[in-house]
Amino acid sequence: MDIKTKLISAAESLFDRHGFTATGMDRLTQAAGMSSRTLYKHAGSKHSLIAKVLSERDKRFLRRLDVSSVDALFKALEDWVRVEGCRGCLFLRAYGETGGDVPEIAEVMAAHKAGVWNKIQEIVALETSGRGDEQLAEQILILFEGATATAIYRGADAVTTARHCAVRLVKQASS
Amino acid sequence: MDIKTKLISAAESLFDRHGFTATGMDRLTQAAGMSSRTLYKHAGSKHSLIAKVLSERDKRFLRRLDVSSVDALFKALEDWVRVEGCRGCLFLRAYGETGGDVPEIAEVMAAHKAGVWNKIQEIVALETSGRGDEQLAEQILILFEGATATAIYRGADAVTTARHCAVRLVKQASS
DNA sequence: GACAATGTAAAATGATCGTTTTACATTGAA
DNA sequence: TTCAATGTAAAACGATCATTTTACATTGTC
Repeated sequence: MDIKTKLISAAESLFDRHGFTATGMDRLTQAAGMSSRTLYKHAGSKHSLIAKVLSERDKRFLRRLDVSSVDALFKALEDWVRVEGCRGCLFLRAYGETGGDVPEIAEVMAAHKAGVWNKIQEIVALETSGRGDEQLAEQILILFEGATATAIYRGADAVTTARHCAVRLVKQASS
Repeated sequence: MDIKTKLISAAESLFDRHGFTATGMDRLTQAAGMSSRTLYKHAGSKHSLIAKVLSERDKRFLRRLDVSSVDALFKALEDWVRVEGCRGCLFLRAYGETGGDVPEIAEVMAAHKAGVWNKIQEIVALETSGRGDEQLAEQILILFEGATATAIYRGADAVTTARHCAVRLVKQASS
C-alpha cells in the first residue's frame, strides 16, 4: 500500500474512533508506521491531515451513493454504517471539534454536504419525474442526517426506519 | 448569580462554541471569573465538569419540550436553535469527542436521549390515540435528530421543514 | 559513482495540557 | 475571638501537544 494512503487510512480510523483533537501526532505516526518527519512531509500539518482524511472519505462515501432511487440511497447508507460503524457524520464532528474556525476543514465539510444534497436532489427529481419539489428533497436530506445521528445510539436499524419513511414520502409525491 | 451556575454556564458556551477538548481549563477559569482552585473544588475534574454541563443542559432542554403535539415539539426545537444557536447536538458531540470512552459522559448522553425518546413516544401516543406504533415514533425521532444536524449547515429553516414532515406523518397515522 | 530524493530514528522545540499546591484574604458562626 | 469554610492569585507539577531539527540509511537515476 502507498505510504500516503496508509497514513490517511490510519488517521481516519483513529480520528473516527477517538476524536480529532484527542488523537495526538505520536499516536498517528505509530499507527501509520512512519516517522513524524515523513508524516509532516506528506500531510503538512494536523489540520491539513484532517482535511485530507475528510476529502478521501468524501470520495469514498459519494461513490457508495451512486444509485438512482431513494430506497437504494438508504440501503447504501445502511451498508455504510454496517461496514464503517456508526459514530456519526465525521464531517460534522470535525467541524464541531474545531468550532468551524479552521477554513480547510469547514470547506471540506461544506463541499461534502453540497455533494450529498446534489445527489439527493437528483434522485428525487428522477423518482418523481420532476414533480418532487425542493421541500421533498430537504425532507429526504433530513431523514438521511437523522438516520446517521440516531444510529449512534440506536444502531443501524434507525437507517431502515428512515428508509421506509423516505420511500413513503417519495411515493406520495409521485402518485 | 451563584458561583456554580456561573461556572457551568460559562463552560457550556465555551464547549459549544469551541469544542470540549479544544477548550482548556485556563480559558474556563478566565471566562467563569474564578481561580482554578475554586473551579476544581466545584467541578472535580474536566470530565466531571463536562458531565455537569450536559446534565444541566438536559434539564433545560427537556423543560422546553414540555408540549403535547408534534407540531409544538418541532416549534420548540425551532425556538431552541434560534435562541441557543445550531451547532449540533452537544450530547452527541461530547460523546464523539471522547470516543464514548468516558462513562460519566456516555451515561449523561444516554440518559438525555432516553428522555427525548420517551417524550416523543408520549406525544405520538397522545396524538394518535394510541394508534401510532413505535415505528412512527422512531421516524419522528429521526426527523428530530435530522433537523438538529441539518440546521448546522442549512440553518433553522431545516427544523421547519422537519416539522411539516412530522406533522404529516402523524396526521396520516391518525386518520 | 555522484547526486538528489525519500525514508527512519530520536532528540529538541516552546507551548499548552489538566491538576495540585503554596500562601494569603475574607467571611460567618460558635 | 477564634475556627472552619470559601475564596483569590500565582507558581509548580509532570505530561503531552504540534512541529522542527539533527544525523544517518536507503534508494533510483543521470
